[in-house]
Amino acid sequence: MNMGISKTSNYTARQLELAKIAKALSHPARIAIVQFLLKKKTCYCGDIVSELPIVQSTVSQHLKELKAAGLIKGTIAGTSTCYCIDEKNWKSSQQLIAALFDKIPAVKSTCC
Amino acid sequence: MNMGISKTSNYTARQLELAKIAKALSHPARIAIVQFLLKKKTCYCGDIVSELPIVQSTVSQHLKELKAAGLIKGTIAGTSTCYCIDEKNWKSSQQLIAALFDKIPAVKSTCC
DNA sequence: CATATTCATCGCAATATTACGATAAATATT
DNA sequence: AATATTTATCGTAATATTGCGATGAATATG
Repeated sequence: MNMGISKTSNYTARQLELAKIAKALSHPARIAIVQFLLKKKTCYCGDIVSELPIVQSTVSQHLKELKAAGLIKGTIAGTSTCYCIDEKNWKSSQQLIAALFDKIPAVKSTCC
Repeated sequence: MNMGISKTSNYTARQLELAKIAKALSHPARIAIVQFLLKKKTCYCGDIVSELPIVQSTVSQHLKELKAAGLIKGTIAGTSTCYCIDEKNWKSSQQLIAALFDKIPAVKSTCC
């Protein structure tokens, strides 16, 4: 049907950005990857592969998505690629998300 | 192929929970919905429908997903349903996410 | 130069997501 | 009781995601 109509313009830039970040983190493998990168500071794709229960090509795909969302960076180093958290974007993402979650109402809801 | 193997057990409960929250927020419509609920405190499905560029059945589906993830609650009130943020789960989600984002390394990465 | 290593990409299959319209279910209104 | 209102669910179509193996591309090593 017409499911594919991405009504992108109907949402604010902030909403789209938040959804993009959330989507990047919406798979446990990608959560595991960023946690690993946060712990290790930098590492190669192979290090992640040996850490996760999925094969190399799938890990590479997940890395691509995290990179597309801006959460991580990758630089080629010889035959391998060194990945790390994109600290600048990580911080701005942190703030965007924090701003959303901070808006919890002081007043209790009347119905639920 | 064998794509559907959900290797759930290979990830920690925390990783799975984080991914679940992120997934619930991975669509701009659902971001818009929670923002609306945060602002309005409580409201009916119809209020959300008239706020968003999508039809009622789709909004209902998004609400179902947010509810399944535990981020919102809904109570039936006559013919309509009153939705609101699940404050308890909202706060615990906030903490889980904050804990992830707080782990930004003090040391700069050497490669990227 | 030949081979090895490492990662990205392609091709494909299975499943999930998203959207809509139609309809059901439940309560409210006349 | 009949009709209206409101939301949930069903059915279906289009597209996206996830996974794997195979292969390509690039640099490193022998």
